[in-house]
Amino acid sequence: MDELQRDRTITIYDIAEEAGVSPATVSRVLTGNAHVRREKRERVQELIAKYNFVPNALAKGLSNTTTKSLGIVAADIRNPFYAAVFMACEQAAERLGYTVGLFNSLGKIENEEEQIERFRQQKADAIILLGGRVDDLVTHTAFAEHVREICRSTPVVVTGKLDRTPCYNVRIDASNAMRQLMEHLFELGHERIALVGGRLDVTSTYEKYQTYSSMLHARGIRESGDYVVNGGYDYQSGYEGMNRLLKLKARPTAVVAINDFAATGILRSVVEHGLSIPGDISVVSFDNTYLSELSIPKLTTTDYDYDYFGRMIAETAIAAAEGRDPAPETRIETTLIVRESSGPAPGTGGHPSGTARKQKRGAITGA
Amino acid sequence: MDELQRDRTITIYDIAEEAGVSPATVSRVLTGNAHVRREKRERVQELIAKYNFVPNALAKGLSNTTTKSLGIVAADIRNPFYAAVFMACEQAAERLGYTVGLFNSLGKIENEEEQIERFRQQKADAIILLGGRVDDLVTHTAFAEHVREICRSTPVVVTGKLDRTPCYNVRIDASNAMRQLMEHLFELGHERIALVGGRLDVTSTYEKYQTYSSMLHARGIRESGDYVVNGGYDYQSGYEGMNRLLKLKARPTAVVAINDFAATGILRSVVEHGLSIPGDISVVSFDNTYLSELSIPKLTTTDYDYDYFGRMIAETAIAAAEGRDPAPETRIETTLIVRESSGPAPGTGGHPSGTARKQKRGAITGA
DNA sequence: CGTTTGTTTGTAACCGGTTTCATGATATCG
DNA sequence: CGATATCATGAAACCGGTTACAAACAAACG
Repeated sequence: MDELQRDRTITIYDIAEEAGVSPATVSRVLTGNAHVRREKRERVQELIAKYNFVPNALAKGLSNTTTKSLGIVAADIRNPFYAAVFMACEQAAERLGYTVGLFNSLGKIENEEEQIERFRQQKADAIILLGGRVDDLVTHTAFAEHVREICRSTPVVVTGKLDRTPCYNVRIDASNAMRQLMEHLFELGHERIALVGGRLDVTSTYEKYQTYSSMLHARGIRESGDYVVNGGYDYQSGYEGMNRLLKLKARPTAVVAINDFAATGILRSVVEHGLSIPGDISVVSFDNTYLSELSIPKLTTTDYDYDYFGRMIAETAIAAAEGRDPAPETRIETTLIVRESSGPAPGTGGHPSGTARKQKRGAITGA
Repeated sequence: MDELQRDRTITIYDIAEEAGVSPATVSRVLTGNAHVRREKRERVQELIAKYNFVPNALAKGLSNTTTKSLGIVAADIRNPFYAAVFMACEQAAERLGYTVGLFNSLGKIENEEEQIERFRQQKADAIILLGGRVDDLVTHTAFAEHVREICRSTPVVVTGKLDRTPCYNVRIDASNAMRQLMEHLFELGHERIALVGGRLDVTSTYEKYQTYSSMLHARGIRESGDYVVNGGYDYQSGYEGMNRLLKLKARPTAVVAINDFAATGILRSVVEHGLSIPGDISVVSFDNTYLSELSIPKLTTTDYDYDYFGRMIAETAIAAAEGRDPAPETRIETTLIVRESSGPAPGTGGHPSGTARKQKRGAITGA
């Protein structure tokens, strides 16, 4: 780093002076929303190119009321689900001429509040909350209060459900996703179906559980408390949850994982117990992140059209920011993707049962 | 959304008026870098709390020369490697009082340039390029030229190698990482070692290849062109590359994947060929993303201390932004993490060879 | 040719902070 | 007690854009 000397920033005043026009005229050329005599316009444009001039977005934002930027607070961008949503969201925003700021809250509520505050200072035109505390059913009163406060100055879009706040809402139809998985399992003859991972105080998880429960009932299957193993949303939760399930006398023949992460933990547990998937146990999950393609066997899971999801979030935020009046609630449809991790329940149909049955390519077996 | 009515933004002038002081005094209270009589200070602070006032960061940035923000352009945040680096980087920046903006270039050079331009407009105090085109050995002349241009106004930190530009550089010691993997494989008795994935025009990949090559030579092992299968950095590349390798008469006993993603593709290919890992083939890779813990078997890989990595990037950027003069180049050390995917070369040592040997828990076998 | 309409342009105010400068009030010191 | 240093504060300029307003000018019309 020899010459740390940075260039002096150049402004419309510099351009104006050299072009022999007023700053207002340069501004008119930049925004393009007023007439400027062709000759002058071209002179200005030449100078802009010559000096590689870029208008100062701060000044612009200060003068206009809008910054064309969105603030996004994500729970954890390392989670491929959020990464995919964020990405789609960012790309959509970008197409609409908006930039995004990102902050990872790591699920800590102080972080979320602090960062929301930051975005407010930065005059983000809207704020987007991806997962995190907004998802809590029993919303911290203080947090909801804070969000409500923010809403008074800036539109807020959440992917969870934040009751009693004027937030816009774009979310997965979790209930329907669960329905699809359950129907799939029913068709394969499963009745002993477990649910692994997730906390019931998170809205989407609660919705999933509700549907799980009611569908079992509708089929006349007794719901066993042992089969619902709550926990977190990570590998470890899946792994430990499944270990617990495999200690049961009547172990389940199918497991619904709360997400792909948990599913991979479940896979691990099953393999370590010397069982086969889907020969002995079927595993299905939510989200269709790339984990479901990478794991062995590939996971049966529910997909969401992330591009659409992200686009709806961004468009809702931007519409609200621009004073148009977007739908307060948008539900994202889900699609069942059947891969290798689900198969007929052992002992049903014409298949040789259990580990002995012919395996699909890529099915895995314990040692 | 009943009452879309947003609050009027309140300013230091409002505060000043109600407190019966001048705006300058309010500003002094805010910045805290000048004396204000205690009585007035408290009055102002009360009002700030009362109105939930936050200073407008745009005005602040316009007035100061700094915005306390960093612009980060990542190749693809969905890649867990970048996600981890970004995250660490963001957290470190946050601790130092900086915010980050993020943009995914998807490796497209136009996107990168456009976004860099955006950050320049937004007066980001520094710009960080994570992967992407900066990694190209044969740097596009036009792109380098553009970056050089940016450097004239804003510090730029890159994780690749961008020759002939005044960029700061923080990167993995790829060469050493490869050395560790190779030594590990040598110790296990492997000689027929393949390299799968990656493009040689990417600096880090080139460095890895160089080390691979020279270490084989040093051991007196003839390097076979068949064993170097370049491609991309994803699952597919690993899968296809491995399929190709398994068609060889003398197939390798160990494979070095260019990253964890590629490794999972390799795993898949091996399993589909009915071979066992590490019984028949050892697989090792780079990055130690969570994929290496999730996959079955768990991957032997090289770790980087992401927190440190991210911190160095952020600190370098911020130091440069603040006119201190950080080291122009920082290398991140690597650590070998041995897990389940690597084992003794078949036919060596006292182990029963090949698929017949006793397998570790969690080792996988094809059908 | 006077009037009307429409185009061009510059001046100046404004967005919301920070900071220099000048001034007045206090405190410290020989 | 007067001189000097320190504290406290407001007025005003500045950061770099946008835009309302007014004025100058040209073209079109009857």
